[in-house]
Amino acid sequence: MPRLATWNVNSIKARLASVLAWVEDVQPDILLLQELKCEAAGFPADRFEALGYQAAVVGQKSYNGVALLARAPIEDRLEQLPGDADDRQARYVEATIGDLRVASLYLPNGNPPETSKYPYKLAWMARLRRHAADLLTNGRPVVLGGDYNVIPEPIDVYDPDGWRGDALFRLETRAAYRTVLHLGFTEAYRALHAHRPGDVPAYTFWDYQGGRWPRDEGLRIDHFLLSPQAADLLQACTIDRRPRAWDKASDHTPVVLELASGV
DNA sequence: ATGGTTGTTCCACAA
Repeated sequence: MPRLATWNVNSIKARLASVLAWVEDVQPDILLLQELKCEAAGFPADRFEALGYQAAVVGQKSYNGVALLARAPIEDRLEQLPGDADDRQARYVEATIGDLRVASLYLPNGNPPETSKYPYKLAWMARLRRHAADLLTNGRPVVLGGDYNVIPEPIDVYDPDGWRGDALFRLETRAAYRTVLHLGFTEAYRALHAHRPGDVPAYTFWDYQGGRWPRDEGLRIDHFLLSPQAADLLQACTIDRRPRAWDKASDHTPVVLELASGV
């Protein structure tokens, strides 16, 4: 049963010891990383090779950076999101691993929304929707995981009113996200954890500022989107909160996805 | 209204 995980590590160099320890503990078959904050040549591939993982890395100095790590061969790599050849930001890597087509994505934050950063975010989401539609025709189960920088619904944020104007929670952002779901993609965590009043919130990110982690005031912005064929394999999706409490933690914590077969 | 945190890089910017 393949186990996948996604984690925005906020600098792989600052987080290497934590990530390696977590990988040894959880043993994912496929690991999606975001915010490497290094160029591909600087990615510590040898440390993951020692644990049995191949790597596909799309890097950039200081900002962004995404990777796919897998125990099985990583084939037919796509190293940027189609739709804008001038976009040099390292936010997307996709490949075939076993029977799955898998992408690790780092969707633009978009703040402040009155700047060009927000139109860039919306344009990136439109490109993602178009490409996701293409992926549905390729015959394999598709898994699109990563840091979406989208709070899907009010229950996914500790203070919905306070976040109403934020680029992660604006109505246009959530509408653009839903257009991807409407193609037929299933968001794994939400599918398995229908929210009822009184349920404990399930966040994947807590800001470093303002004591958000100790108060459990977070956001759920790291997601796995599954094509219909992949959703048919869905067994479990969990948020591992433990690494957020570690010393020198990333502000995000990993999401783990279990599929019934495939790799 | 302010200050609050982390990482990378350069004397800010992005999150």
